Amino acid sequence: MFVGIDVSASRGLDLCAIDDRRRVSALVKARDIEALEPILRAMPPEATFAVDAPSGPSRGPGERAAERELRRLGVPLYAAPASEASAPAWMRHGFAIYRALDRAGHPLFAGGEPRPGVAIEVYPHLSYVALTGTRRGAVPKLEWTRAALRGRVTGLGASADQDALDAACAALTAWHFAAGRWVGYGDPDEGVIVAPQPVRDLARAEPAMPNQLALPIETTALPRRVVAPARRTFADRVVGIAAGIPSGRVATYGDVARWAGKPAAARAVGTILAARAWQVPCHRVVSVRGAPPPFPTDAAERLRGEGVPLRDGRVDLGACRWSGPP
DNA sequence: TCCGTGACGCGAT
DNA sequence: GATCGCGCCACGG
Repeated sequence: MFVGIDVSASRGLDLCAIDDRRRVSALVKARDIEALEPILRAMPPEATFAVDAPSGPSRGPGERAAERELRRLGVPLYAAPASEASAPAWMRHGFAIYRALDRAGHPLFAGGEPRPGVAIEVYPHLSYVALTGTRRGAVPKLEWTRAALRGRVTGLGASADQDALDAACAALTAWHFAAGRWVGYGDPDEGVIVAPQPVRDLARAEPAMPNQLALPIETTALPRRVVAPARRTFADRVVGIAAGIPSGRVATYGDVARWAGKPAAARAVGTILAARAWQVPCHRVVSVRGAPPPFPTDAAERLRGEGVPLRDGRVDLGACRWSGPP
């Protein structure tokens, strides 16, 4: 039995249990942890639990290693604060669930050999990406997640809402964990985030596919961890994307950062382009306000020559913003 | 390893 | 709108 729990402060707790053939055997909404605890106690001792919430506060001053690793992989997520008191309500509910699970004989997995009956921390969004090898893109979330679970979990029913799907995704991640097809991110001392083994094509999907997790994934000894990207760096991807901007179109620094897998790295895109200006038509990367870059100094002329309309020295983003790599 | 530095972006004023 | 403050993040010394 594999049990996923989705945590929300306002919408309650969703629990989904699947059997070893990944069929849904229970789908429960619990108002609060008091309502959930008897259900947890009724589960078999060998059941594996997966909870969509941090297992505890961060130990150090900054974010946890797991959050740092995933952010570097372009999968940003909630950051557990340094103390429980400063955590948002849904996180405190999550902490309480781990404690309830521990009381029920399901301790938190903290590295080492996986064994039945433990609780693991999961992040459904990461699991969806790992399972499908794609990012959501413009697809509505409900549709994307339902498609990701189709064929992988049966018996969900068409009426399952987003919270139920996320609980099912957590349960599926627990199934992968028990089957040995999983990766872990982070430091066992402060919490490991478990995800299904990413599909093999992820590393090959590079470069510049905005809907791909375009980073190499590799598993090693326990706890299985992602190792540093070995092939293409962020800077390489930025250059590849910038080089692909068609004549007559522009992209913003933020666009390029997003397509390169790091939505918050717009500033770094500027740094990278400045250093490699000779490699790419970097005059086609402009600020979100439409301002052309300072170099080359004739960027505005070049853009005009390519048919990009400029007004008051700024390009009309609405007219010529590139929609991204195919 | 650590720290300062930007061709950024966003929300507040 | 314009400007400012602050968070962001890859790089290089």
